[in-house]
Amino acid sequence: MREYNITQDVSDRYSLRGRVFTKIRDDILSGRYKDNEELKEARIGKELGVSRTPVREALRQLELEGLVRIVPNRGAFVTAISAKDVRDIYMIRSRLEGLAARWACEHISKDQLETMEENVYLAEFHAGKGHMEQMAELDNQFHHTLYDACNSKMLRHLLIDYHEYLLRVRKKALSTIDRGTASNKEHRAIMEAIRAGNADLAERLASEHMKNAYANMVKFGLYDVYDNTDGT
Amino acid sequence: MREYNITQDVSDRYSLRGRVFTKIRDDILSGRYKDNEELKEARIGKELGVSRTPVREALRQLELEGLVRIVPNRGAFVTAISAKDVRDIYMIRSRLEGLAARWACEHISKDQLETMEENVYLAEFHAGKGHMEQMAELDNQFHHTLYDACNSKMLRHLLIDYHEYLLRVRKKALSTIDRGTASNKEHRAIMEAIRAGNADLAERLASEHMKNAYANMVKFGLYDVYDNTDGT
DNA sequence: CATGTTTTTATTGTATACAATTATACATGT
DNA sequence: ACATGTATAATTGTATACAATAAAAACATG
Repeated sequence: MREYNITQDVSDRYSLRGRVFTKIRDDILSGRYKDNEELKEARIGKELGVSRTPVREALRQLELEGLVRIVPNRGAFVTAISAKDVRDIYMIRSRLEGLAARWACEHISKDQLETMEENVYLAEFHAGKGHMEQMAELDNQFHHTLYDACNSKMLRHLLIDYHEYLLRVRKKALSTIDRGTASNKEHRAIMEAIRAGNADLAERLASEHMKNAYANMVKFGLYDVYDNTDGT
Repeated sequence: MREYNITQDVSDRYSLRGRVFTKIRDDILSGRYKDNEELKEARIGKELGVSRTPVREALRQLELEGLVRIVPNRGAFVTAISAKDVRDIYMIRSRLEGLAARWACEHISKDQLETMEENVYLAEFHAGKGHMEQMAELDNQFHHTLYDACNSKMLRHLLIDYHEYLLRVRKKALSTIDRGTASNKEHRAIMEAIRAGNADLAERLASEHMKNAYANMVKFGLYDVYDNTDGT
């Protein structure tokens, strides 16, 4: 049987539904829509030049993502992401990245480990040169490799979701050289713990790594999130 | 503004889409459909006496839940849940319940704490009498109270998803009196750690609690999962 | 003027029609 | 026999029509 790309997930960018889904999600995450704003199928369809059908499907999916709340027979309403939500996601990710690192200790393949090593070495080079785009890309790759290496469909799915989520919210992750270098040192330590099969250490390091990433983001105010100081 | 029940989430049981969604999900989780089986919109619609539209929407949602894989222009295919997936979910939950307990230490309200205490006392009573249905219900309630008390929309959403997921997969959670009693003792310990505001302890206890629940389930073979010994 | 009731309008929910895409069956040439 | 091309059928993707529901407006009544 043919194999299809699991990573692609929902956002098949070439169907109308996929494009509508992505568009609405980005509009919500970028703050174009306010919290609790009503999303009318007809208006969005007209705006994007499509019929209501793909819009409806996209809205139903966004509900599952938690970005939209659907009230039967009434409509779809934006559930915006707050600064607190971002913080929560980072803390959730810190636990789950830790778990992924733990599992990777047992399940990582030779190829995956090599990919990680290569990543860390390359990142060191680019950090020295101040190549920020490459650093960001390598950071993504490192984490994706970890998600693959943990050998868990469920955990991988979850982590990729959150990872993409945050990519859209924050402006630039590793935009300071300092953090880029520090981050890569942490990557190296995680990799080495995995290589050594030290699950407890790997979990702890990966968890700390995520907390540090959050602390850095806060320190430099690197996020787009409009402050809904809601008492959710 | 009127408040709508967040817990209800997607499965508004009174729209066709909601019912179709629930039906297909249950059919997948109960093993009626085999792994990789194709789910044709027309057939399902005919079987349930509805048109393709609500079926399509339901399938798109199930894709987000990870139970269905949609290949553009080809169709929807079942992604069955394996015994390993169940194990993974328990481990993921162990981390996240721990986090919920940690956050509950800071955010739990007087009412919620009281609800928990009541729950634990009641469960003790029913455990003594061997009332298994009540025990199961109280177990659900305890965890839901914890999810509310952690004061995180994101974490709550995630944990409820997994909780429901597992409810459908396993036959009976607390079906042995022994586990019921032990489980409730753990609930009490978690509650007391939260009351004392001891975040580290609460996180550790809640995490252990979930691991124990899993160990018990395995010990008694209490799950429906058909063994797809797939090398995912 | 406030309040309750009816009518109208707007919007979502579902079914269906048609277009686009993919799979299948069969023929043809090598 | 096997690969390749072509016609046909099956299936999904999208648009639209109509039904059900809820909101808004208009109206009546005390």
